[in-house]
Amino acid sequence: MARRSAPESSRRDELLRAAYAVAARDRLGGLTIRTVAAEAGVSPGLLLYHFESKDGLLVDLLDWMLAHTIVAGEMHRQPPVDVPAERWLLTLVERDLRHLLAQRERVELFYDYWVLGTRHPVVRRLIRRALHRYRESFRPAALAIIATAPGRFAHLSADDLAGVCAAFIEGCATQTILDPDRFDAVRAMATLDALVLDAGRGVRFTRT
Amino acid sequence: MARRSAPESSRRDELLRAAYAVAARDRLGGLTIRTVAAEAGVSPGLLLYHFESKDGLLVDLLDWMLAHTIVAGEMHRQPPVDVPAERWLLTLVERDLRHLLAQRERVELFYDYWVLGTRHPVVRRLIRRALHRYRESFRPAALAIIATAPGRFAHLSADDLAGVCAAFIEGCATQTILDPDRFDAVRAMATLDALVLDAGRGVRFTRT
DNA sequence: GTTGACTTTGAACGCGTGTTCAGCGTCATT
DNA sequence: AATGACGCTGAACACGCGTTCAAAGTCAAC
Repeated sequence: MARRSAPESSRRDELLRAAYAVAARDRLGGLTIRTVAAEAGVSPGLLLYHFESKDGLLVDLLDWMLAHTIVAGEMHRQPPVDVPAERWLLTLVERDLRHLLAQRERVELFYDYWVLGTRHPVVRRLIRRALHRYRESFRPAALAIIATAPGRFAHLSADDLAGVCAAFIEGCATQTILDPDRFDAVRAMATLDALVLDAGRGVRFTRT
Repeated sequence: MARRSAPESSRRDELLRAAYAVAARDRLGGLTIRTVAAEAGVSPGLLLYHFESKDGLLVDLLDWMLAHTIVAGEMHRQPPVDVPAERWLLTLVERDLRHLLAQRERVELFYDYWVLGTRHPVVRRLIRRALHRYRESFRPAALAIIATAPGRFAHLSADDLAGVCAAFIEGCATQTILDPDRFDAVRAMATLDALVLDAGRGVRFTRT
């Protein structure tokens, strides 16, 4: 992806890995200069030598996470072969949903940042951009759907359709994290399937 | 927890109102014993006289919010008159979505609690229950849909359908809060409309 | 007027935080 | 050998936090 600083200081990267290890374990609330320093086996001062402040460390960590995470949305997706456009889009949604559910800690961490971003402009900008890129990954399939039935989506764009996909996935993620016993994302996926595909011919995504 | 039933101490309620005022303005990160005391024009010690700890205050505040908020999902909804079941459910979803978007601070505050709940069992239980009640509010309409087309939703329940509605709304809320310029929840609603209603006959919810 | 239980105060304590900084290696260059 | 830039240390500082508590205030009952 986008590496930004030419000489990737190995020390910086090592510290970022330690910071991520702490954040993945104890979330942002447990991430302090001292815990990260301890994780890296290093003195606290060193962290402020390489990052100008804790704030800078947080931003750089988010940046690092966004760069080192294939957000699933970013994988290139092959155009359809024979399947109808709706099925293509639903398949993408399902893949992302599974991907998100498989890395719960990371998702929870992103929500920490999301909340932080509500008050922190730089963090907000980063998350905003990541979410935008995420939505964009649905555009090709969304365009295909709209091309299929132009009248049905009058006044609506592929962006709108992509937004719905992202909303569904995010909403499934929040509910799964909060209440995994009562909310089953896979069944929700199957329900969406049945809702969108006309005259359901059975259910596709019922696998556990 | 604390005593809650007996006589609603007016002082307690006054302090909770002050706490909510602070939280609505500065979120949970800005809510401290001292800021709440200042907001109420009272000494810090008094807060720990009426609430056994800050933790207790946070829990009681959430409890208070959940009790004093008509979560929109909780309004009784009249059964359908003439409209098809899908339209009924979509109308409910739209109403809740508008309701949520209209009180952004409160929603952001709930997300603060949601994140807190990830580490705090009591908070988690409260939010979980609220979300469950929220989902339940969609059940009647969801049942009607399933009754309409039993084959289409084989192996799926009204709970699943309700979960999809909640997921969509929550996802729209998170995206709107993060990026209101790029994500338009009303257009997303219209898109869902077009997606679900077979052979769209035009778009309903395009009003800004 | 005195008592005594309930409210309220606000200074103080302990703790953890982000941050600073004087000093200590280390080591390529001179 | 001397230099000096760089990486790194960890004790120390200031600050804000939740919490405590002795003291003061309030007021109905006696």
